[in-house]
Amino acid sequence: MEKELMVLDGNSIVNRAFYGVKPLSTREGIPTGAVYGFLSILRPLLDNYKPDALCVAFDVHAPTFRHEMFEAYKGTRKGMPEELQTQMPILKEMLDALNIPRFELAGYEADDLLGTIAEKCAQSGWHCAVVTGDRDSFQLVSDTVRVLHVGNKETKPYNRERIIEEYSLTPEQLIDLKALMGDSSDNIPGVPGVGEKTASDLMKKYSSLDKVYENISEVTGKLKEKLENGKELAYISKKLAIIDKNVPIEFNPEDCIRKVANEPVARTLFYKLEFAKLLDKWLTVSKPDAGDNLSMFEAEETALPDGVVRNIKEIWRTDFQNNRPLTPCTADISLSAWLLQRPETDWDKMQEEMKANNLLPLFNDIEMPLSEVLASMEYYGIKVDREQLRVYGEALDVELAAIEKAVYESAGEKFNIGSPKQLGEVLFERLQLPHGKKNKSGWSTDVDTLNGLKKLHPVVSEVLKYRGLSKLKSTYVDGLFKCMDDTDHIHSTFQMTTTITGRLSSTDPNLQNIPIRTELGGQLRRMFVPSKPDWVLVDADYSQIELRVLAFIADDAVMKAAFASGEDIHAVTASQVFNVPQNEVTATMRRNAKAVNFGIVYGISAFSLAEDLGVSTSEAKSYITAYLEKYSGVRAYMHDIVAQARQDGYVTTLFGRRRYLPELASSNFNLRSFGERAAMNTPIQGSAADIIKRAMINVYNRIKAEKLQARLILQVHDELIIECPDSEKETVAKLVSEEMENAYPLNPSLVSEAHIGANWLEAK
DNA sequence: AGATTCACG
DNA sequence: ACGTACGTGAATCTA
Repeated sequence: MEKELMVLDGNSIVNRAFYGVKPLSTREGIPTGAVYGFLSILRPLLDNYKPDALCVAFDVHAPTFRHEMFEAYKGTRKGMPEELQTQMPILKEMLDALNIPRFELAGYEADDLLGTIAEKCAQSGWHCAVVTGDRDSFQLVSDTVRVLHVGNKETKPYNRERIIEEYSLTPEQLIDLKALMGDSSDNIPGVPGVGEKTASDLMKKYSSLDKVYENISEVTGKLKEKLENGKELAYISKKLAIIDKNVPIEFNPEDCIRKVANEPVARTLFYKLEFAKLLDKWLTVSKPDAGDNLSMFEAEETALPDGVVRNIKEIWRTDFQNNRPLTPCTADISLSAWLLQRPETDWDKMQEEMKANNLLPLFNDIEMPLSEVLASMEYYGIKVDREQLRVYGEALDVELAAIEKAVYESAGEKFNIGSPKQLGEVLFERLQLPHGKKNKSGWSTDVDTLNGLKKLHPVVSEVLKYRGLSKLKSTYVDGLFKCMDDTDHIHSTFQMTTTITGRLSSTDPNLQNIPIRTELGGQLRRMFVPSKPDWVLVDADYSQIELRVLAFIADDAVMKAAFASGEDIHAVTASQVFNVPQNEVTATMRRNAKAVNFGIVYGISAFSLAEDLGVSTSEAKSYITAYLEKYSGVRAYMHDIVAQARQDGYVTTLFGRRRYLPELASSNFNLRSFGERAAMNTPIQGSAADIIKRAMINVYNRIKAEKLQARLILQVHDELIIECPDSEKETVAKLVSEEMENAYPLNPSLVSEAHIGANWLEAK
């Protein structure tokens, strides 16, 4: 086996690191995020690829030979932000301490160093792995050189075959491709008017830049003109695009064979930067001596009892993973900062401020305990039936191919259906269909617009079908596959600090927007199954929680009575608004009343309600007026809450969560109106979020107290999903409904209903 | 990187 | 007279 040297494109990786991680700094305020991110990217690379040798190449800020050749080269590139610039010397110090050799040379770019290093490796009989975040280095790939491309989510290895698979071109051909298409980020001009698609087609057909021009007589029309005019630029571009493999440096891969770190120096630096968590992963001796200052560890996310901790949920999740007791912790600075809606600072300060703002109960009784609940939910994850999902995805593909064909036939030409721009051209120019709304880039082609055009041309329905199916395939089928682990589980991350109303959000993947509204989309929920045989899913959701919260905080007697009657709330509303007895409410009346109910919660306008219902603005206005006549408590609430918000500058939820509303003071009408709607909506949406969070904590604790095997695995705003052994299902269904209903003594009371099933769809 | 579109509550 | 409902996240195209 040949030995392999790993060389990092230092600037590219540090950039990824800087923009990829949250800004981090020591307690003294030295920014460290980029260095932290760099080490976090490098560690798994070393563990996964186990290179025999390692080094890093850096750009040096000086004009390169490319600038001399072409003035505009890299003209569009902005300099490094100061926050990053100050970290470069620290990063280099860190590399030196870790005994990782680094190379830099004025007048050459990192790419050229990478090329030269790769070349020298080849000459010495070594393999080389080039680690970079941009795709410029793909031309270096050969039988002995591979590129590890660091993306936002994963690092992908590219060998020759992979390049050919992705580009249908060899690594060498990528140079000519770039010569034709140019590269806006490097200001390589390319042939004006030739983009990626055309350049790629030309390369596939003629195989090289020279051949394109040799056979220029075969090319016709505008393209020929563009190529002829752009010939000189194409050849200049080629020279700019070629990576120099003969940079004058002394380099021998043997000199980069991995060495252990300079332990004392590195350790001091880790302490200085407060990288407590990384210490373990980089140095062999990690226990601090008795004389060490333990407080150095506090700023970072390490698990010390009650230190100032950031993102305790992550620590607890790893505690669950490692099957060890949870790290003691009673405070988390990221949560405090979020509740206070300002940047993280000294902890003690935030504690005091939370106290002053009456946020401590929210913090201590809801957010902190919830961190543990979410950590466990993330740890367990939810199981997906891989085989069923595959079959479903294949069916979508078959259908998509057929629809694609139908669209082309019906439209009379091939085009990219996924491109709103091209679709707009086909519909509104070639087919002369009437256009509706405009957006920033042209005429809108969204569902509402297309629905209006369905009757005018058969292609429209086909396009709508195509859109629907490709969404299911790419976002859900492909998206879920990407997130499945080797036991077919998906572990979403529940973000605690991203929303302004207090809701959770879910990422990587988002499990809070799995389709349900269409039949076909809803089938996806069949793929979500219990993790063990003889287990079931229990799904419980609140009935109309937001309207109930509204009735409560507005203290509206009529709406409370409506809920108390146990009747269908939308039907009751219809009877109120349209002034008919309940048994005379028609389906249309109910539908309209339902839309008004929703609209009220959002801070309604007659115009939008009209849009939604397809009635005139004046008709919509009459609904709203009638509604507010009947529900006079709601009317008073909407008025008072805006006045209060204007006075205080913020609104609060049931549990004192705040949203500041500077928009209310704006002189801009739109912004101010937005502020008013937010003032009306936030206490409703936010209080509902507070309530279900309490329910989650109580469900979690009761499951523990009753020693059940059941576990909470998902939350979708007004819905909780639990998995449990079949033998526990009745107990769990009762438990979860009870805890949801008792989470807060609301009037009208909270109602939750639980269902049991073999998958998510059945349990709904 | 920003815009567009669309999935959910 | 203004411009048009609250809160999210992901994939894709365009520049």
